[in-house]
Amino acid sequence: METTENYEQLKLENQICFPLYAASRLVTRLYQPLLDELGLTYPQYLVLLVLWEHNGLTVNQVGDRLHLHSNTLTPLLKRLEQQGLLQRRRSTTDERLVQLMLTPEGNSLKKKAACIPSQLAAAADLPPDKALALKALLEELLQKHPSW
Amino acid sequence: METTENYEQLKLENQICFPLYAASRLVTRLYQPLLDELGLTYPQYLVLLVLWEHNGLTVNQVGDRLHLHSNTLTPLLKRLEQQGLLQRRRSTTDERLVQLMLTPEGNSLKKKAACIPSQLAAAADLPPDKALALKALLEELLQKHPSW
DNA sequence: TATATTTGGATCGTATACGATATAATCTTA
DNA sequence: TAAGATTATATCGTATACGATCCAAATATA
Repeated sequence: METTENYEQLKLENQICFPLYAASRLVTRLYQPLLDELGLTYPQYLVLLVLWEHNGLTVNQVGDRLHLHSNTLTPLLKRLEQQGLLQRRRSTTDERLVQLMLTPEGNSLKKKAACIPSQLAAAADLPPDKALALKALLEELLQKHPSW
Repeated sequence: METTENYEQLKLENQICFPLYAASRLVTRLYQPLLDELGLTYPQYLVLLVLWEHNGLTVNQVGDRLHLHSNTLTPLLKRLEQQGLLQRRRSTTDERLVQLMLTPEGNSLKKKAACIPSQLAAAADLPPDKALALKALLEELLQKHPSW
C-alpha cells in the first residue's frame, strides 16, 4: 500500500533547494545585460572582483575565495588573458604558482563596473532589508560547510 | 581623483549574488552522494520530481516548472531515456509536442528517492525555521520575475 | 485555401562546473 | 641526498546552461 505522506517532501513546491538553484540562475541572467557591456560572463566578473581587490593572487587563492578549482578556473583565466584583461605568470620563487596580474585594461574595467551593483540591485527589485536577510541566511549556510 | 567609496560595492564580501551562486553550487554538491545511488544528477532529479507529480507532461511543461528551455532539456531527457527511466514520444494529436512518460523503472525510483529530502536537510544542517525563511525570500525574488 | 505567423523541439556553439587524473615543482624524511 | 609525499596547476571527459538558429507542425488570416 502506498503511503502518500512519504512523498509530500518530493513535491517541487516543497523543495528548498530548487528555488535556490532557480534564483541563482535568475540572478546570473539579470547580470548578463550589464556584463555584456564589459564583455564578461558572471564567473569572469567574479574573478575580476577578486583581483580588483587583491591583484597578483594565485589561481588557488582566487579559487579559495570563489570556491572554484583549477579545472574550472584555468580555462576561464585563459579567456580573460586572451581578452587582454590579465596576465598569468609563473612565480619565480615557486614555479608551481601562477600569479594573476591585471593589465591596465583589466584594471580600468573597474571604473566601468562601478555602476553594476546598484543597477543589479534595481533589476533584482528585492527590498534592501530582504536582500540583507537573504545574504545573511546564505552566508550562514555556506559557513556550515567550511571544507569548501 | 579616485573616490574609494564608489568601489565598496565591488568588494566580494558586499556581493549578495555571490553567496547565492556559491550556495546553489554547495547544495548541488550536498545532493550528489545521495543522487549517486540513483545514478542521477541534480537537474535530472528535478525533472523526475516534476514527472513523479505529473507524468506525461511535455518538454515545455517541464521546462516551465524548472525554468529551463529545450536546448537544456532535450539532451538531459535523452540521457534519462537512455537510462530507461522515461520515454519521449510525440503526441498523436499535435506532433509538435513530445510527451514524457515515466517507465516502471522511472516510477519505482520514487521510492528510493523518498528519503532524500530529509537526508539533504540533515546534510545542509540549516535550522528548519531558517530554511523556511530562506525559501520564502528566494521565492519572493523569483516571483518578481515571472517572465521566466 | 494559400501564405504568413506562431509554436514546440532540436541543434549548434560557447562557457561554465566538477570528478578524475596527469605533471611538474617543492617539501619531507629516512 | 634520494625516494616518497605533498602541492599547484593543467588536462580530460561528462553534464549542464543558454543565446542563436533551424525545422516541422499547427494556427491565423487575408
